Parts: sequence; structure tokens; C-alpha cells
Amino acid sequence: MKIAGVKGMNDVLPADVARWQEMERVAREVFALYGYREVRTPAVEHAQLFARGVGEATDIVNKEMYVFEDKGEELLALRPEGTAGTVRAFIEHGAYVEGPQKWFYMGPMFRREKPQKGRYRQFHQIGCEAFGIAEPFLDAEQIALVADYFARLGVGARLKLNSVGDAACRPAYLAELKAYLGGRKAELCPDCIDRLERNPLRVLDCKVESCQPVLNGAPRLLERLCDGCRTHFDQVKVALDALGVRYEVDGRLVRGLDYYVRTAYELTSDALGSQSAVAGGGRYDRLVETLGGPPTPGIGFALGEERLAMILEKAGKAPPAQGPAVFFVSADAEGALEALRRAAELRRGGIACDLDPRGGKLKAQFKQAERVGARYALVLGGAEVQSGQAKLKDLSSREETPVALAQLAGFLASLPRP
RNA sequence: GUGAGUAUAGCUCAAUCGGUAGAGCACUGGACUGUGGAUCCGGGGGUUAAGGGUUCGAGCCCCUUUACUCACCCCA
Repeated sequence: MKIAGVKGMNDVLPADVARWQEMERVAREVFALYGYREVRTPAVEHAQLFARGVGEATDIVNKEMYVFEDKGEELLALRPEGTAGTVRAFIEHGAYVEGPQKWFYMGPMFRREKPQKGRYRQFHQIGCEAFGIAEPFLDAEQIALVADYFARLGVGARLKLNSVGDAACRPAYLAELKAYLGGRKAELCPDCIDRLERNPLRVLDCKVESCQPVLNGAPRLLERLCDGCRTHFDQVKVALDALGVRYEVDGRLVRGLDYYVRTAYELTSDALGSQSAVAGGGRYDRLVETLGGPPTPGIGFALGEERLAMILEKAGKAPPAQGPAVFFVSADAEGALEALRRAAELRRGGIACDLDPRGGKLKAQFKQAERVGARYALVLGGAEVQSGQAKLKDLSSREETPVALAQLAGFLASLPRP
């Protein structure tokens, strides 16, 4: 019986892996420029960590999380997001005693949702977390980092910015919002009536046409921020302007997780279909404390690698080619043995090369050379072995260059990679 | 969890009214015995998702199941 992969968990085949390596390599490069260092935490944590950190009432925790009993001893969970585990590690290892820290991670996350375009049960996130700095310039710097990253990859995305307030101003606003929406319940769609109780901020995000008149008249959080949040938000914008980062303020932008305060931001692309967010983040000044650490402000974001890969593909960005430099073509038994020796020599010298151990017709070997993406082909037979001379064929231009076998490694090393 | 759609070769898809399952790509052989991509000719590939029903006859119609896709909820 044939066993298929698990629903919502996908293979990335070799042909597509180059794109993933590119995304991750550029991330490491750009993040290093901003002083972020990589942290690697387990994919499995105590379920309690997410219940407390992400929020008991969120969909992510109460209906989408993979939870299991480990041999009846403890309740564990596959991580549904990266921040909670990173904060746990930050606290557990006492990293806060060394002052502000900027960390990043990348890896698989798990949510048991119904899969659709850009949404999978195992998906991959790259995320940054900065701890210990409450100042708004940090927010702007991190947003600039994301913008830089996208620019380096050559993809366009819209940056939306908002402030979701904090404990000083959000409760009063929520009460006002609920009162307003409650009074006009009759004009709202069924989903919104449901959201009114569970997550009133989400109502503002509703796309249903009939809800729009109500939403347009709703009280705006941005106009009711406390002084602290107001100043913080203004300073983030000042800093972003100074950094030349383009953004649009979207008063309806909401974060789904409980821990966010003040700055919230999101990058979206219309290349994605319904799940348009490719990255989302915000400030979480109380989270470290909530998880048992000392009061430590923080801000972070996560981006979805599957979604980013979709944007890159749709934009027609070709992943970098990664074939061997040389493919040895053997014309006879003597040449085949020589090819084996020369390939070993090149590989010792750090030059990627390949050959077809089956030998066979030259035509088939040349096709193989092309298929694996080799830059050059080199035919070896008794004649070449005798003379010590061979012809290096450029597979794209079809030009042949005479080269002494003894000088092959040096010759290839001196060529610039295209 | 809810709703809709789809399922035919490795991939993308045809198949008229219910009447012998096909093409392109890919793979492979030859034209071309030491030089790949073009062209031409040939070859292998199928339980038409699975199971049941109607019918002389089902890829096509009906039922059940499964899988996938998209959307809602929610989210990266």
C-alpha cells in the first residue's frame, strides 16, 4: 500500500530547494548586518508555554495546536509559532543579564488548520526578536530590517503600520468599541457578531460589504491612544521617515496573538491570494514577564517562507543555479577510469564535478551533463589519456578550449563563476 | 469546524450523444559508432482515485468513501 505524505505537510523537492536556501542565506546576511544572532530552539515545548504566552483564548492555541501526552507524563505541543519558545529560552538561560539581545530563528511551525493556498499544517517561519529595549527607534530599525530583506530578495510588498495601544489605553477603547458595535449589532454580519465577544478588534478587519458603514463610523484607537503610546507611535514614524522606509498607517491592522502592544506591522502582497500577509510583527512589552522572566520589553516579527517563496516564484525570480562546474564524459573504458580519477582530484580541490558511472553513449552523457546543470563538459578517452590534453567544452556557448589535464584544476579555479 | 470545486500516463490536459482511453512535455531508442539543446521516426508507460449501482455497453450517469484544491473562520 502506498503511503502518502501527511495532509498539509509538504515536500520541498531538490528543484525548489535552491529558492529556500536563497531565502535563508539572505536572511542570515541581512540580519547579521543589524546585529541579530541565530538561536535554535526545539520544535516541541510544554503546551502550557503557548497557553500562557500566545493566549488561552486564541484559535492558535485552543483549536489549532498539536498537543500530545508524552507517555502519559506531560502535555507537550508542536510549536505553533516561534516567539514563545524563543522567549522561554531567553529567560531560561538568563540572557537578560547581559543587556539587550537581538535574536533570530528559522524553522518549521505546526498548526492543525484546514490547508489552503499559502496555509499549511507544517509551515516555516523566519523570525526576529529583540529584547530589552523599549525605545521606538528599535521598532523602526526592525521594520527597516524587514524592508531591507525584501529589497535584497527583489520582492515588493506593502508595509502596513498601526498601534494597538497598551494596558493604559486599550481596555477603555475596547469598552467603547464594544458599546458602539453592540448598539449597531443589527447591521453586522454573523461573523462580526461572533467576533464582537471574542475579539472586538477583529471586527474592524471585516471585509464584508454590509459591515463597512458601521465600521467607518466606529471609534478609532489611533485617536484614543494614551500619551505614552501616542508618543511612541509618532517616534516610530519619525524614525521610519528618517530611514527612508515607506509605510502606510492602517488603523484597522490587528494582530491575532494576545501579547502584542503598541507597534503592530504587517507586510502584504497581492501575489498570495486570500492569505495576503507574508510577514507580521509587533511589540510585546509584557510577554517576558508573563512567562516568568524579569520585566523586559520586546518586539519581533515572523515571516512565512512558503508565502515568500510563492511571491518569488510569481515574480519570476529564478533561484540561483547550482550545477557542477564540470561533467566528465567518458568515450571508452580508459577514459572512464581517468574521469573517475580527475573527478576525485577536482573534488579534493573544492571544485564540484560529476560524471555518469554508467558510461554509455556520448549523446546520453552530454544530455546528462546538461540536465544536472554543468557549466562545462570534458570528454575523456584513450587519446586524451595518452596525450594529457583534452578539450573543455562550455555547454552554453559550445566553445571548446584546449586544456592540459594536469592543469585542469588550476584552470577551473581561475575562472569566475557566472 | 463550515462551504464549493476537482480527481484520466511521472507532469499539464483532451476524449462529441454513454460505444475500442489519446496528445504535448518528460523518459528512452534510432536517423547521427568521439560531442548535448533543433528536426524527423519509433518505444515503454493507465485497475480513468477506490468501492458499489444503472445499462447490451460507463472515463462520462447515480450513490458511498477517500484525497486534493480554493474559500470562510483564523493566521505567517
